[in-house]
Amino acid sequence: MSKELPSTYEPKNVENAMTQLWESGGYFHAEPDGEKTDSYTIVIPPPNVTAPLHLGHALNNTLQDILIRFHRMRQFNTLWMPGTDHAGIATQTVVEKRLLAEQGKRRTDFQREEFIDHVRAWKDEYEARILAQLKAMGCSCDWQRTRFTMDDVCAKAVRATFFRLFADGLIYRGKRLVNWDPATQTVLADDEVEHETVQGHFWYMQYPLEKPVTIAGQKIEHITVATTRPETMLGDTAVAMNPADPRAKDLIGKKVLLPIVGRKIPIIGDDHVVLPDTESDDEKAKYSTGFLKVTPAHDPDDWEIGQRHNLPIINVMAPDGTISDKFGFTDANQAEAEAFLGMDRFEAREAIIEWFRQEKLLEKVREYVHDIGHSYRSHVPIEPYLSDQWYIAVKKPIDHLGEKVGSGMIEGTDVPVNSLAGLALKPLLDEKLRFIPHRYAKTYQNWLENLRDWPISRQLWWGHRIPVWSKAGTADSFKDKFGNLAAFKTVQKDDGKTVTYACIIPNNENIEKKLEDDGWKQDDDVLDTWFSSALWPFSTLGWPDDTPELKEFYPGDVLCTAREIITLWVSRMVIMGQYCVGDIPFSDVYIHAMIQDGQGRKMSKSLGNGIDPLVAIDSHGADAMRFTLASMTTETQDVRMPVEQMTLPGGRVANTSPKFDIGRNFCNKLWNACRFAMMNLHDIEPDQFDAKNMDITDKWILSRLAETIDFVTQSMRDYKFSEPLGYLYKFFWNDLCDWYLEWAKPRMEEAQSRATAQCVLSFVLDRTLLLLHPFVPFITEFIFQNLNEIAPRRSLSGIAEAPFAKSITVAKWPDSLCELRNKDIEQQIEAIQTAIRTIRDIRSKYNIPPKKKMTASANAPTEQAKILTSNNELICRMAGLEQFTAGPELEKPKNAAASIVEQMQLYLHDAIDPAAEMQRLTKQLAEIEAAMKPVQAKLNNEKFITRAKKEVVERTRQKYAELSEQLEAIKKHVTELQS
RNA sequence: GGGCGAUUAGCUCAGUUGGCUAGAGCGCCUGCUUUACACGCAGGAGGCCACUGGUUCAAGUCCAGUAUCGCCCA
Repeated sequence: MSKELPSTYEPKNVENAMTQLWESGGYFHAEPDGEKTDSYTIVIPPPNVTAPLHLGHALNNTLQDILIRFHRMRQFNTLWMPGTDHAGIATQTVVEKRLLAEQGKRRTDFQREEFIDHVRAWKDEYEARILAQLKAMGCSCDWQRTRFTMDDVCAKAVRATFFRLFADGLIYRGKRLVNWDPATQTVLADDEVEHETVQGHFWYMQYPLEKPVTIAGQKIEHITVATTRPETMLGDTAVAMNPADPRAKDLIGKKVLLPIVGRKIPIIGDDHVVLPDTESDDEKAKYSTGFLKVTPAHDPDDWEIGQRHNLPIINVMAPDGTISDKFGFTDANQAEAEAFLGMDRFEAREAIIEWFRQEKLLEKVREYVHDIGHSYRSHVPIEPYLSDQWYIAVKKPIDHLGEKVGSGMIEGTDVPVNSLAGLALKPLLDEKLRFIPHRYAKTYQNWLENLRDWPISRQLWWGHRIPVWSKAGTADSFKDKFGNLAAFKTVQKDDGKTVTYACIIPNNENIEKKLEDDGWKQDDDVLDTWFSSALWPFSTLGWPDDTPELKEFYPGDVLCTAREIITLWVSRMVIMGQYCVGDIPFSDVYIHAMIQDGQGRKMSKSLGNGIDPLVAIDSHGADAMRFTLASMTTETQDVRMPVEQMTLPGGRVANTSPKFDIGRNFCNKLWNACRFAMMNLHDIEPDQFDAKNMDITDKWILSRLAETIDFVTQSMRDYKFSEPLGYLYKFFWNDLCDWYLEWAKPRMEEAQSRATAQCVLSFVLDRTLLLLHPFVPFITEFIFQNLNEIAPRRSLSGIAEAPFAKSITVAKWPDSLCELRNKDIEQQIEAIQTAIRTIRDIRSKYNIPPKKKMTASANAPTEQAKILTSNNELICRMAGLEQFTAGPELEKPKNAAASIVEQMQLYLHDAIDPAAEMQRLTKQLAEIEAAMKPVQAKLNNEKFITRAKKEVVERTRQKYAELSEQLEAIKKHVTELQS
């Protein structure tokens, strides 16, 4: 380490050197020490290996690192568990796209294993990139423990959990309408569906009645249904109308002849149908015909109606969204219907409309704006699709948990206490699980209360393969063979045949083999990604094995994430933590803001308005990026980050943000202030320090520091980020640099004051670096290392300790110095600063050259005058004066410019410019008069005097008196000037 | 459709339990090569706190409504 800081701050050099130092020092590794109470754990929300990290991740991980470094310095046994998520559908999709683009091959052109190898190669590439990004940001993760959701340790946890759920009867196979993505051909969970508003149409189509009906003397030959999805009519199995409809008694029970198909379908009565009402404000009622086509296989509402009326379910589509007669559409035998087979669903829509138009059965078309679910991955519209899937029963009571958590419903809900949903809901209601900011608790609660069974199978190749083997028949001969190592379940399928499912405890490949040898077949599908993500807080610690890590670091302390993750993840982590380990995985959930661009839009690839953290690091430095991100983190839910293109050092042009200037400027200032300080610390002699030799500025900066330590410590414990940083910014820049250092400069010149100033400066610098370290780790460590070389001992003997540490990462967080707080000294310095500012103001207004030495005096109350006089060198130094005096009865000298502030009148001697003086005084007069108005109004208001708090009234009176005095003084000066 | 949030200086944001003349950074204007820092120093200008009504002695702050924007969930 060099003895003096390089003259310019080069973030890259600092970052590289410190990354090395940290790696070789092993400071981020945590080992169980058997003491649970002093552990602090965060598991990283594992980033998807689909793509490199974006700025949202940078924010997310910066905040986690701040919490982690803060607690590590507070001497907790601190573990930040890193890793990545395999992100099933997302990763498989990008790899499929890549293979198609590069090799012109589709997934199905490969063997399953072959294809997975390709995905694994992608994963290896991106995992490495992501981990490198995290390191570049300064994340102090325990890299030795890095996990991946599909590695062996995590896979074992997945198998163990699945087995447990299976054995508890919580996993079942069901035929339901699912959210089907025809593009990726897999099912999606409800929360993987994005609702988008689209401009669509309502098509009014006529269905002929089997026999005409006469209602109120009017012969009716057809009824009209309105739909946004004409193509599904091929699968209609009824037409529904509201029983309250006046026409109902004549129509319910009659039949219509479904056009194209020729299927005879009944008219049924169901409350779900909206009654037509042309007067209504409700669009649905206003434009309703009163008849609803019912397609149970292609619409969730229709599915419900179908269930209520026992309607046939006719699926007219293949999994790829084309019209097909292979999946239930068995009566597609008329030529007219056959013509639509093989068409894509949107193509079929157009064709069917055209058919109705030709047949004069299309009554009208109306524009209609409505919401349609889209796949969050492929962005194509979701097809409600009938399919066999594995489900987890989330509201089913789990008998053996009854003893521990009780039974019955959670009050005001239909959620049993001992169900999976209940396990997650109860801790919130019991206030064991806390959201910060608190408002997000509602999102969590709402979601759990309305939770539906969780479909967990995905028709993918990339993921944890479902550990279920099946075979036709009851398999009685196998059921008792493997004891607790296997669980069996025999069910009867729709076609009446019997099938038995078997689930095996992990690490029993021999049993799996026996089953397979006997003709059992493993399920082809994989588990929903969230299944393994939900286990992350404990799978990473070795669960289901009872590891020392699990004992020490579970439950963790906080999950730090964005709000869209609350339902996807947080809730599932709590469910599984409770169910598997018997405790919630964290007590706090910190939800941070979402980063938008300068126009309030979400950052996205398609808009091209994203910022790569590595680019920000190149353009401004990692510390600068972290500083800016943390300084923007308040409790608001969105933050805006103007995006601008910039040319990077290497010549590349990329998106970054001028916002990062804030952090860069700060780091530069920090660097230079420390450089200056260290230029003056070579001959520091800590043993020479004697508190009695401290001057007012020493006591003042220590008092300011003491307050800063307390404020920063407390606000960080409260998950504040912008607040402590703002406070540190002010302390460091305004107090330390602008005032203390400037006052210290002349003191450094004189032997007797130099020693004390050196000691105080080194101590204050040491504490400041520690306080800043969680926010800007690289630069603070670099300077700390240099400081260790130049001034290894920085305690102020007798008053404050600064224990030595070989790395700032493990240095002890500053203790409170509340005994060094000194309000009196702070007030004195404030008065001195006010005097200086006032004189500077006059100088500036009069265009007095900065170097011209002036004389000034002040009229001030006795006490204050004493303070000003006894510290006149401080004032002279900073206001460019050669002489300064103050007294209670001082008169304004002739030819002096005057200014009034608080109880002081400042006179700058021999500054003659009557015009400028008049202008200034007049302005000040107006300001004071304006200020007096509301004060006077209050005091004239009797109700204020009687009803406001005594202190407030007293304060207002004082204010009035003070302002009156100021007013008088100014008036006097004005008169003098005029004469 | 349900929920949440935002609206304060040209821009990005603070503003505690209502109470001194509403703050910061950037940008802008003026002046400074004060040998730590021009990524800097000193000074300055700039605000019907979205709108309407209410509660109160007192509202940027509390309540109700309106408008605009955004997010989450269905």
